[in-house]
Amino acid sequence: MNDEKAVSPKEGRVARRQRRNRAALIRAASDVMSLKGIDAATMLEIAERADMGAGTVYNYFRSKEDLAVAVLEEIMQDLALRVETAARSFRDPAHIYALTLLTVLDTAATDPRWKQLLGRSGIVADAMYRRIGPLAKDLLANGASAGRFAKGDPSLCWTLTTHAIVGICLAVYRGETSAESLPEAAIRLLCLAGLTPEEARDLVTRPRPDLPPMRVLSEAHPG
Amino acid sequence: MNDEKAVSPKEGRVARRQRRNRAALIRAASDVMSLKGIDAATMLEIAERADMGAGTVYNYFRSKEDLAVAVLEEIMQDLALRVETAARSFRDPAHIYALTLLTVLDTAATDPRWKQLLGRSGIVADAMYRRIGPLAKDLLANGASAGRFAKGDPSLCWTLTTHAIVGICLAVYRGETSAESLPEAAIRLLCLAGLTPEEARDLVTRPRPDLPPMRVLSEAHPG
DNA sequence: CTTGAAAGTGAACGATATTCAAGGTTGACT
DNA sequence: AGTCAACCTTGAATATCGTTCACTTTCAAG
Repeated sequence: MNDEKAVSPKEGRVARRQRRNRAALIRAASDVMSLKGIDAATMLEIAERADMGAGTVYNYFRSKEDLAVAVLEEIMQDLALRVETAARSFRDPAHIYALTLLTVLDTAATDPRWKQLLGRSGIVADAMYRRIGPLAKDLLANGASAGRFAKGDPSLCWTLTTHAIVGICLAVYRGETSAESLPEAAIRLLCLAGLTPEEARDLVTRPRPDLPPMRVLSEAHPG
Repeated sequence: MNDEKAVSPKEGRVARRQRRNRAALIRAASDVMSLKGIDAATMLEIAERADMGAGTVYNYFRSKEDLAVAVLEEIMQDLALRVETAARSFRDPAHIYALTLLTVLDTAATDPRWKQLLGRSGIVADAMYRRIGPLAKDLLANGASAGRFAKGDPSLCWTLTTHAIVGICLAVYRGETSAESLPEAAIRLLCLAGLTPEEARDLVTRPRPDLPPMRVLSEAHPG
């Protein structure tokens, strides 16, 4: 069963089409869902925008919920990658963690896709937990060893943090809170991680490096 | 337009029936929704359990979502009242706030109704924000004046906190986190409010007074 | 007792996530 | 090249609710 020659230097046409279809679906879903909201988006519209039959979607995702999760995970993954890249030159885990919080908060309040997506706050927080979690938990653990953060369960801390982030972003989009207060939110979340308010404020007010551009998912002008 | 005699010492039979109907609906919805989850609960089942026609529900609530909100607000209101009562003898706002956090966390992890309800984490956090918020924000503001908490926007702090609470409770119900870690969650949320970890740990480990019994909403054995 | 307005009813409607039977496509194997 | 089983794609059909509405019942004021 071990072919010497061509195990899969070229994956077959099918595999390639599947990869393209899956990507097209996620992009289509991202477009429609961030325009109308996850619930209001219909599978038919998504399928048509991805140029495939309605039933085909179910070869790629078990349900509409699954598709939404995939969209969110894509967004979060991209964000995690960009933050990691931007922070590559920093040494202090707490500093990088602060940068991560600020970036997520800013992006959420800026990227128009988030507005509608946040309607399903549970899914958003989950995706954030899973895709940004590895980076965040790592920083929390290292920061704790370095005496910067309080000791304690990084998973617990990150669970609290993701949901809190989603909550404050929701409040901003609803106009219950101004975007000006996002830095204060970051400070409080750093305190939650075990920093003193002074340390937290210091980290939050430092200049921030530019983020690499986001991997474009949604087409600017369809058609 | 001022009737001397009987403005409404006895509200009419209609008004009384409406009050009963509304309560019956909320109880029925609470039962069904906390058994099957908000989404899986059907309006028909709720209406039947409240012993009324399907259409009648819409005389009381504009939509299923509205009904769910009413259920959650009822639960949160009761919780706020019970905490407020139990804490009546305490003086330190930070102490009462700690008690509030612990109580909400414990209740959420104990009361079986929460399990399914948490599926709609956004609505739960909203209801908690609105019904427990007045108490919590008051404590935060007083505690800040007393030098116990950090200065800052209590609304912001409470928004972060409600969503974080919901998040950690979800994690507990999913088995991603043990209920043992709820006190640590409380400590971290107190740090978020501006306490030092030492102060927070002290408050969390103090003995807690008994809560008054919860106002029974769901009938133990229907039929 | 009459009566008009408000409350109650449940069958019918519309929307839509999901399924499925039928018909293509692919590529390994002769 | 030809065959074929496995897998993909399709879009019409299905099942399931949330919500509406034309109609009936109830109530209390006159």
